[in-house]
Amino acid sequence: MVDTIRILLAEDQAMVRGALAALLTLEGDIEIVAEVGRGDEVVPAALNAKPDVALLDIEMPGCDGLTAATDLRKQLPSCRVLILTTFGRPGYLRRAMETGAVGYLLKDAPAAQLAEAVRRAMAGERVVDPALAMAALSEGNNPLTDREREVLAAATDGSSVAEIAETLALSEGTVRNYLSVAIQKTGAHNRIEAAHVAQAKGWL
Amino acid sequence: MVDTIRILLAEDQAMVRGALAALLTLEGDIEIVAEVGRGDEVVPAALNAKPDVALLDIEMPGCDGLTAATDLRKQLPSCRVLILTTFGRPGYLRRAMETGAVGYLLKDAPAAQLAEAVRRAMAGERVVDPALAMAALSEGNNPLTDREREVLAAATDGSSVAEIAETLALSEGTVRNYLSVAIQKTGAHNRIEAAHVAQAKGWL
DNA sequence: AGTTTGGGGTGACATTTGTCATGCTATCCC
DNA sequence: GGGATAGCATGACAAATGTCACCCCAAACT
Repeated sequence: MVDTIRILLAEDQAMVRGALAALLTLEGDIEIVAEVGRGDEVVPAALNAKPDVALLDIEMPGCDGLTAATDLRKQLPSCRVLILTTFGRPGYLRRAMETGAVGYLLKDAPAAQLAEAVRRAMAGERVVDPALAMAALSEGNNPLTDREREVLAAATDGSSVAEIAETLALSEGTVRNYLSVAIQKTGAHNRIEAAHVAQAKGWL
Repeated sequence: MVDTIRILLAEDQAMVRGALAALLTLEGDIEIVAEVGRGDEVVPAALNAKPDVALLDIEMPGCDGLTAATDLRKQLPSCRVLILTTFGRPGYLRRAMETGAVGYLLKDAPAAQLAEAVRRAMAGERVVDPALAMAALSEGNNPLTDREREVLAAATDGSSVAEIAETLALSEGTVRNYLSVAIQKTGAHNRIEAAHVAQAKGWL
């Protein structure tokens, strides 16, 4: 028997994780050597199981998949990282590439593409949806400064300016100012629309 | 060979759909007879394939899974409906039960539970997570009136009062009033928080 | 050194938002 | 019929929000 491809699977929804494992196990040349449901379990599990490819969701409890990917690249450089996510947000893709991930897959893509992507990653190829790659390039970089992002993120749940100012230790005027700038940079009319736009582009 | 359980699978993310299909197909007594990726394809596909059990996601393009479940119950009463979703929102569960669904599964649950749930649904049992059922009961009904829901839903994307008033053909004062009531009923401090609370409880 | 640039920070002012008192209609219940 | 209840609708008023002109400081040119 030829070498099987050893995979670590990180995905927070247990049923989806199990289903993906079933899907990959159907392929003869692929073997799941570790399964985790939290971002902060990725690196320990990987150091233990020594996978060839790590398949990471982005939105997970513990820590997000992009952060996990960064750590994983440092601690186990031999392991290729594939991001598998619901969100085709250009900002996510950009950050994924910056972490050294070799591929970025959408859960919207056909199931057959998954095993295919794993094999291509193993062969040293990059695996990115062309349309999404174009979008990421045409979009330019995240125009929000750190402070602006922080403030906008704190505003998404409907917090008042006073509450945001409290948690970030700023004056209310300052918070309003950052929100105002964020609103302009996103082309929105108020903080909520701004937060939605920023979310959609992966700027938060 | 004993009768296999014939399943229709409705889930919008193709990769997840394929993975779930793989998972169920591993069970000897289960057979996927139809797969769809949109809510409005559920009934046509079911009429064609005559499944024993329909496994429906809630959030899908076309029409949502709960609406699809209602139609399906009417047009093919022999088919048991199982809802499979990410969201443990009490309001969703309540509505699911009102449509005549026999079960409500969370994607957070272990993968092994899926085939189990299908068999129990086939045997005429109801399949609901006990903790979630309790939450749904203790929560009481959706306190929002139709108008309040409409207005709150229109506010989620950050629309201004003027825009909402425009689209719903109301005066601005009226829109403000509904929002105010919705804010009180949800126990929130502003429309955004209200929208989040309502979302979380499945009231929208 | 001088100057331009960009991020961080602030308070004053007009606009928008949330609350409240009020009126109208339909329905349910003696 | 008369009264109570509930949803829909509106405008007036106080509070929160968004915009603007402005200051400070550090890094990057010239």
